[in-house]
Order: sequence, then C-alpha cells, then structure tokens
Amino acid sequence: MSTNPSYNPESIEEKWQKRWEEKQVFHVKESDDRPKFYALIEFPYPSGQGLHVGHPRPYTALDVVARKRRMQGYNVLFPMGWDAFGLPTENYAIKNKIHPEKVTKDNVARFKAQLQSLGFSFDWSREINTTDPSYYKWTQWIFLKLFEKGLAYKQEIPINWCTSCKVGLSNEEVVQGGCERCGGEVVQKVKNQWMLRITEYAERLINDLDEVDYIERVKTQQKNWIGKSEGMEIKFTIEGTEEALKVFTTRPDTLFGATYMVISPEHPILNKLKSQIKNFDEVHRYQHEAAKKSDFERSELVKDKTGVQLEGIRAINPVSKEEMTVWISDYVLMSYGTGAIMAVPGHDTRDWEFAKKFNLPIKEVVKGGDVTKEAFTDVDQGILINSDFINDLKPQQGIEKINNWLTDRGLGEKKVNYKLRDWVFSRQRYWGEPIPLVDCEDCGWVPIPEKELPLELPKVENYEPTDDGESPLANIKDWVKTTCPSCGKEARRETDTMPQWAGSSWYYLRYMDPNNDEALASKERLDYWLPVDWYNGGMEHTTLHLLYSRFWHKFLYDINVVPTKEPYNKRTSHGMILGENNEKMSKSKGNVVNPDDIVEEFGADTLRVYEMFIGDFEKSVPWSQNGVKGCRRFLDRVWKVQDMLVEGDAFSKDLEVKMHQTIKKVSEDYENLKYNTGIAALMTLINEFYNLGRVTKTEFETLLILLNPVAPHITEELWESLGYSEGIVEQHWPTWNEEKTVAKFIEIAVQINGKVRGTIEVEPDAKKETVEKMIKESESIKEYLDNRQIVKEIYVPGRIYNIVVKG
RNA sequence: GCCGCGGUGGCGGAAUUGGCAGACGCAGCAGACUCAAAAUCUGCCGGUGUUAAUCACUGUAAGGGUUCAAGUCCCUUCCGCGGCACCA
Repeated sequence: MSTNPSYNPESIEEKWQKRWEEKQVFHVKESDDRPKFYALIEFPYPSGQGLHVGHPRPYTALDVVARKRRMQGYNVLFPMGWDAFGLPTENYAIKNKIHPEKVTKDNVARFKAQLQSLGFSFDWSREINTTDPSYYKWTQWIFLKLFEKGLAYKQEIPINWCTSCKVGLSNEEVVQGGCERCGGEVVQKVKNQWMLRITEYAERLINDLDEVDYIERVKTQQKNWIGKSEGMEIKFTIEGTEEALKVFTTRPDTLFGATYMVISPEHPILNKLKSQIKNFDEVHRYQHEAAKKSDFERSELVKDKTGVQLEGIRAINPVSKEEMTVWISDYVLMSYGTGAIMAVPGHDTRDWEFAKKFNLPIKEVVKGGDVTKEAFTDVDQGILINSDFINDLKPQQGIEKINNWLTDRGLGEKKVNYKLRDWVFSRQRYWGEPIPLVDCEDCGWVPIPEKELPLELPKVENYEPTDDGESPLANIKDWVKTTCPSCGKEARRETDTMPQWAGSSWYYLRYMDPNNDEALASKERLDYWLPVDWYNGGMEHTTLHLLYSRFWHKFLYDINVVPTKEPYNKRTSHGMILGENNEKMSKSKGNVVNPDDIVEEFGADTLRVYEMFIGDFEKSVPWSQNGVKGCRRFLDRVWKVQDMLVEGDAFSKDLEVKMHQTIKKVSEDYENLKYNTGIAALMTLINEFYNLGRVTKTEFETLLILLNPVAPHITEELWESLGYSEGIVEQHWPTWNEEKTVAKFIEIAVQINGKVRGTIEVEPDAKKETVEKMIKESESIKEYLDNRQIVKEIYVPGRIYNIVVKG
C-alpha cells in the first residue's frame, strides 16, 4: 500500500518554476573559473498564434544539454529572446488597428508565459527583444559600420517584388517563384535598394566551414547555395568594332566547339552596338518582352527557347578564328557570370536546344556521344577532337593547355564565379529597424552620428504600405525632413527599413551582455563566451539566417569587434513535428496541437519526455496523443519507485552492471542527439526496478539525476522528498566505470553455417578454446556437427561463434 | 536535371557501425483485480507451416554481388523527403 501521494504535476511544476526563478538558479554568473558553455536555440518570432508543439522540441533538447552541463560543472549560458520585427505583426496590426508595438508586447507576454510553463532553464534576466530601441541601436550601429567599410551600397536593381506584401524580397525569400511568407506572386521591379556585399565573403563562408562542427547537410546546403565554380573568363572580339564580349565558362576545353554566342537581353553592350544592329527594333521588342517576365516565368519556359539574332554583328572565336553569330535570349541571365555565353551546342543541352530551334551549326569536339541526336554533356568521359592543338587530349588536360594558351595571349584569365548574390537589405515597411542614413543633395548618403543612435521608429497612426512601393515612413514628412549631419543643409532620411534578418544576425552576441550601453557587448564578455558552443535551429534557416549571421560575424571580426572568425562552433537541426494525420501542422488543416493543452492534461514533464522520446530528433515525425499517454505512464512509474525503496547507499549486486550501463548510455545519448534511446534506457532501468521490486536510495537518486534534464520538475520533487534541502540541480552528474558496464556472464550465439543454432553463457573475455570446448560438449549443438567436417571456426569474443561445416 | 537524406512489424522507432533484426514506447490480444468500467499489474504480439509450446522455413523497397557472417559494404533498379535549378 502506497504511503505517498500520487503524482500530481500541476502543483509541483508551478512550485519548482517559482523556486528556480526566486533563487535565480539559472542566472549566469560572470567571471567564473568554471569552463563556459554557451547553448543557443533560435529565438522565436512571437506570432499571434502562440507556441505550438513544434517549438519545445529544440528548446527541450538544448535544455537537456544545458542542465546536464551545469551538473557537470560548467558555467552555462542558455538565453532566450524575441525576434519580433516582421511582416505578420505589421499585417495583423493593420488589419486589427492595433499598433505593432502593442501587438508585439502582447504576443511576447503570451509566448513567455507558455515557455515558462514548460520549465526551461533559460536565464530570463538576459531576455532580449529585437524591436527594443536599446537593442536595435546596435543593429543600426553594425549597419553604419558596414556602410563605412563600403559593404552597404545603394543600387538600382530589378528586385523581387511581392505584389501581395508590397515589399521587396531577397532571393533567399523567393520560393518557387512565390513569396516565402505569403505565397503571393513575385514580379521583377526596378528599385533603388540598399544592398550588402555578402558576395565579398563568399570564399570565406565556404572555406571556414572546415573549421566548424556543423551537421553535414547544413554544410552542403550552404556550399550549394554559395555555388562556387571555377573556370575561365574569355574575351571574344566583335568584328569591325573596338568592343569585346567576355564570357565565363567552366569548360574552356570545348572552345573549339563554340559556334555562336548568346547574350542576356539586359546586356549593356546592346546599347553600345545599337548603330550596328540592323534589326534593333526587333531586338528591342525582345528586350521589352523579357523585362516583363519574372525570373520564375523565364525559367518556366525551359523547353521552348526564344531569341533574336543581332544582325550585322559577328564575333570571332579566339582559337578557331571562325566567325560566330551573336544572339540575345532570356536563357542567359545577366545576374550570373558576365551575362554572355559562348554556345557549345554539341556539349551543352541548352545550347543544343537553341541551336536546333534556330538551325545553328553543331560541332562535335568531344568524342563519346552522338551530337546529331542530343548534346553529349558527359565530356569528362570523352576525348577531344576537331580541336587543333588540343586534339586527342583528355578534357582535363585540354583545359590546362587552352587556359595557358589564352592567358599567354591576354585572351582569357582564370576566374571564380558564385551563385550567391548580394543581399537586398531594404524593405518598404514600417515594422523594422530604420536605416540610419540621410540623403543630402551635396554630400550624398551620410550616416547619422553614432551618438544619435538609436534612430527610433517614429510613433505614427498610419503604417500601411503604399501602392507605389514607397515605405510607410515616407509619408511622415517631419520625420523624413532633417538636416545633413555633414554640411547642415536640409536633407531627407532614408525611409526604407531593414529586413527581419537584421536583428537575428547578431543577437547571440547581445545575450552575453544585454544591458551594455557602450558597446554591443563588452570585450571581456565576448572573449569569455564566444563562440557559441552549440546552436540548434531549423533547416529552413540554413541559407538565410545562418549564412547572414556568419557573414555579419566575419565582418565584425574584420573590424576587431569579435575575437572569433565564426560565431557558432556546432550547429544541429531538428525535424518538424507533424499533425497526427502526418501533415504539416497548420490552422487551416485543423491539426495544430497547443502545448498548453498537453501541459494541462499531462504536465510539462510529460510533454518534455514525449518530445524527446517521439523519434529521431533530426527527422520529422507525426504527433501521437497515445504516445504522450505512454510517457505519462512512465513518469507515474518513476513516481511510484518511492514505494520500493530499501536500505542501502550503493548499487546493489543485481543492478550494479545495469546502473553503470545506463549512466553511460544516457550520458552519451544526450550528447549525440539521441534523446529517444537515452529515454528508452531509462525506461528499461525502471522496468528492472519493477522486476526486482526493491531499489536502493543510491540507485533511485542516480535515476533521478539522469532523468532530471528531461523531466526537471518531478525529479526535483522526488529529490526533495528524499530529504534533501539542496536542489537536484546542484548535484553532480554521475560517472560510470567502464569495467563495471560489462556483465560477469554473457550470452553468445552459436552459429552453424551462419545460422543460429543455440546460445551459451560464458565470461566476456573467455578464451576461444574454452568456448569451443563448451560448444562441442553441448547436446543441442552436437547434432548439427555429427558426421560433418568442420571447415572453419570464427570466434568474435562477446558476440558470436560461427562454425562452418561441410557435408 | 543536379546535390543531400532516407525506405526495417499495424504505428513511432532500436540495432555497440559487418556479428542473435525488431530494444523502448504506442496500438492490439489474453489474463488478474473489479458488481462493472477506468486505472494498475502479468503474459503474448513480423510472416508462413490449420491451434498452442517446441521446431522449421522465411523476413530490413526490388534484383544481383562480396563475406564464415549483410538492415549495415559494392553494383543495378524503383519509391519517398529536403534543397537548388536555363548558374554557362
């Protein structure tokens, strides 16, 4: 009969959350001689919907690590904040006529209450908010530094324009030709935009991946996104003019096969050659048509190539000296390479299609396919032909030879190209950081003085976007009108704001020193805490936030603000939690699970255990209400171990091996994203406890500490009921003894010709002869050996004994 | 098309990296307790061989291979997911 009250999470969870906060157990102490550990999860965007069940998955995972590290003697920083600028808030504010500031405040309060009910060990004294002027002061400061170093510049460019949000988007924010956020139509619109020169960092962003511990798929995705390719820039002269066309190619070895050229409709050379192009009207019409299409529409028309020949224009192939016609076509993009290509229809599918359509010559220069039927693109498998001085070479040798040939004559040079483009940094929106620059007729763009930072968002009634694509701030005349900090003349403020990615590009630095007025963080703190030891976040941020923040960090490193080249030492990523119907959780599908409901019915500890046990941390997995029940059952069983306690302050003989095995398994699994099997090991241990029916205090305490990172409340409560006044969070993580993880006797399988025919019990380090003797004396195995000839015997100690027989 | 990841019971998933496939949990079935239900506890739970224990065979998307031994390594094919995509 139980003498203890039954497990009631509702009361104990609140009790412990209060006590932790009162005693500030998770508040970080600076200047500490313990080793530091900085665990970071992506701070959420406080949307109106509140937390859903996907949020706690990564939070719990790193909370587990943070709690374990504290018990292992580390000084742990595990902070939380709000990435609160952004369109949904602004849209909601417009729709409901509530100021975005108020919307943000309410949403943050809701999010915070929800997070606190889950018992995460965040240091709430370091909470930050990107919309707080004392925070965005430093976002603006970093921007000014970028401007100062020439990494921010304004440019007339065709940008991706979301017709629904009425806002310019970066390439990263365009998904399948639509707006990443609203799915609305995206068109090309020429606008004067602030740009950040992330391309200047392309090489380092690739190379320094070698120095960090990111999961491999994050690295490859970043590399692909940056898209480095090495090749040759080759000059083609245009007959009868001083002009030349430069092209970028990764296959200079096929230069002899280049039979015509294609340039992008936006190519600037078109204007220079205007007088020589006989059909300029037709060319101009094509340019106009192309301009109307978005990038997406252009690529939709993959199958049917269009184009116009530039009549009267001839280019010269620099090696074969043959004349080549020149065309414009929208399959050549101005934004990659030089905006012009040499067409090698024999060995490039797109060029082949174009050549077929317009009846252009197709020349085979690599043997191996049939260029009359299709382009032979697997060039590295072939041999060069019809190529004069590089004939009979392998393509890779051909590249080297022709590169030297071109370089010697000044006709080409080695060149590296990236797919990565500069970051479009302007947004025509209200709810973002104002760009702290002033436009002066005489002085151009002038930064506002540092001491005037933060440049605060003006408080206004109307922050609706304008139809002409101007920022809502442009309507606030007395804010826009200012004086030039440089010459004192009347000038205009920049009215665009920064994208949401600005504030999140450096937030991990602010946590180190959130109230510093003098700097984004003090040098001492930056030196102590950098780099972030473990950063977990969504895969969807790999080419956006993660790349942007690495870029900013490298810039800050270059100007001696931060001491490390990279911000994050380790990056992991969690899978999504899907609805019970295996679909992505969404309001419209009605399959959203609210963590509040789970906490209310089962308790926060159950939710935490479930989210860690649910499956492979890195994969998406459907929610299962029954699975939650099972985890609550587990905690009920943990609770009732109280009734089985017996005297003894050590591991009992029966459990010693199991205890050491479990400590090892759990300790390692928590480190390796294998939370599910770690918890499974604890469940197995509980099952052992029940099988034995008696548990020593030490055994129980060990279980509680191992379980504490996942289920902090119940373990605190049970710890206290054991009679301790000091919290379980103050305890040391248990260690295991490797020798004691090995059982005295183990079972090994005996195979005959690879089939298991029995098992025998032996000591783990039993000699082969001993085992062999036991097997040959065993009645059940004997029959398989009678009258047969033993060909071979393989013994794997501790595992298996395989006998190969004939006959 | 290219790059990356994956395919194991009714379900989520394990498998010390080549060594007894299916740990742990869910669901299901049977039993105990109960007037009854819930909760709890105990047992069973990949398939086939008509039932059970035993046993035998078979089984990790499909086909082939390497090996004493393959979910794991190699080749071919199919399917699913994620990213990129007229990138020269």
